[in-house]
Amino acid sequence: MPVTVLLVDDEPLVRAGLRAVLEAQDDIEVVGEAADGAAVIPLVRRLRPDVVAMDVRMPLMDGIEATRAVLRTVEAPPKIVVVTTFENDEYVYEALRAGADGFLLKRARPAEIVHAVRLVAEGESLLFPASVRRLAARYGDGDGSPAARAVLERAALTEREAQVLRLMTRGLSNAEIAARLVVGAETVKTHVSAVLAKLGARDRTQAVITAYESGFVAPG
Amino acid sequence: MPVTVLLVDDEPLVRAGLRAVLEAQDDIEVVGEAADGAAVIPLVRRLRPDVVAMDVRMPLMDGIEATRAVLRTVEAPPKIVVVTTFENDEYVYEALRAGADGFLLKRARPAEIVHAVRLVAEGESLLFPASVRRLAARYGDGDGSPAARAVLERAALTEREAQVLRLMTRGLSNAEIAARLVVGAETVKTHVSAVLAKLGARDRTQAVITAYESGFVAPG
DNA sequence: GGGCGTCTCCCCCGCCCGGGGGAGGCCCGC
DNA sequence: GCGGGCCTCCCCCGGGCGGGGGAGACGCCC
Repeated sequence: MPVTVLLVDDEPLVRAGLRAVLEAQDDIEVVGEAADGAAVIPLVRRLRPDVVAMDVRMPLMDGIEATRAVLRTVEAPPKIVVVTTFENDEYVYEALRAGADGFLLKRARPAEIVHAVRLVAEGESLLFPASVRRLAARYGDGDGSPAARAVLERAALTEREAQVLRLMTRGLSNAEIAARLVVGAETVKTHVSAVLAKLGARDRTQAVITAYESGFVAPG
Repeated sequence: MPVTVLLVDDEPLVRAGLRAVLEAQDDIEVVGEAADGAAVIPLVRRLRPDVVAMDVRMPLMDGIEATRAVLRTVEAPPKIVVVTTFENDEYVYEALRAGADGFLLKRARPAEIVHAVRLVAEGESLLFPASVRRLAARYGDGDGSPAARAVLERAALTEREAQVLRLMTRGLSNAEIAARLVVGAETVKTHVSAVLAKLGARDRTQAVITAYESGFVAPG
C-alpha cells in the first residue's frame, strides 16, 4: 500500500509542486492539502495520513504549533516533515524540538524530497536526516552548531549522556569511560543504555555512526 | 626526552623552515639534515632519529625509494613523515604504500606540522592522519578517492574485508553481514577480526571510528 | 610442482555488552 | 511537601563479540 501524505502550506504553488513531485511516485499518494496549521488536526483525524509535510511559517498557526498540536491530540500521530525555505531557519529547530521527524528544504531536488518522505514513512529515524547533518557541518564546530544542538535536544540527551556518547565516539569501552568520568561501571552502563534508547541504536557502534551522521561529532 | 627529527629535503629553504618550526618546540629536536634520499640510510643509522621528515621529490633518490630503503634495511626504523607541496600528489600515496606513517603539506600551519611530528613519534597511528581524511573528503566519493584507496592499501585490507568494514559502518551485526554477503557467520567473524587487526582497532566500534576519521566512509 | 594469499568454515572460550528491573540521593518546580 | 528528572549504583541474565587455533579449496605466481 502506498505512503499517504498530507500537504500543509499556505502557498498553493508550493503545494502543487510537492504534489507533482510526490504523485510522480507510484508508492506515494497525496491524500489531502491544507493552507494553514489550524486546519491540520481534523484533516489528520479524517485522512489518517502516514506523513504530514508541514510548512513552518503560516499565517494562523505555524508549523511548530501545528506539530505540537497534532502530536498532543491525535492518537497514533503521523510522521511530520517540516518544510522550510531557508537553511538556517531557527524555526525549523523549534519544530524538531516540538517533535517533527525531519525537515525538508523547498529547493531540494525532487529525489531528495521523495526520499525524505519514504524514510520517515518507514519510521527510519529521520531524527538525523542528511540535511541536518549537512547543516551541522556547515555551521559547525560540530558541537555547538544550532543544528547539532537541535539534534541533541530532540534526542533529549542529558548532559551526562552526551558526555558519555562523546567518549563512545572516541572508541572507549564502558570501563574506560567509567575511569575517565570517575564513576562506577554500572553507572556508565545506565547512561549508555539511555543513549542507545534515545538514538534508536541497537548497540554502541550504531550510536557512534549516528553521532557522525548527525554532525554530533565531526571527523578530524 | 625530546623527539629527535631528521630532515630530508633537497631545498635548503624548506629544511630551514622545518627546522625553525620544529626547534621552536622544546620537546622536539632536529638532529640532522640531508639533501637527498640517498644520504638517508647512514644518517638514520648514526643519528637514530625518532622521526624522519622526508621530501617526496628529490634528485637522486626520491622519498618513496628512501622510505622503502630505510624500512627494509634499518633495524627499529624511525617513523617517517612524507613531506609534499601538492595536495594531490600521487607520489604521496606511493610513499604511504611504501610504509610511511603519515604525510605533511609544506604549506600546513606550523602547529599542524608540529602536531604531526609529535603524533607519529608517539606511534599514534598517523596511518590515518586528518590531512589524508580531508584529502579523501575533497576528492571523495569517499570510496574511490585516491587517498581512501591509499589508506586501504596501506592497511592492506582485502576486497572482502573492505566490504565487511563498509557494512560495519552501516551498523550491521556479524549475523546481518553474513546474511547480506550470503556466507557463514564464522566467515564474517574471520573477516572482522582481520579488519580489527589491520586497523589496530580493539572492537568494531573503533574500526568504524577509524573508517570515518580516515575518510574510508564519509558522513551523509 | 610448490608456495602464498584469499575466502570459506569449524572448534573452544572468556568477556564485555546490553536488557530488565530496582533503588537511593539530589535538586528543581509545582 | 511532593513529584519528577537526573545521576548514581546494584542485581541477574543471555547473547553477541572477539581471540586463538585449525583446516580445506581455489587461484596466482615463481
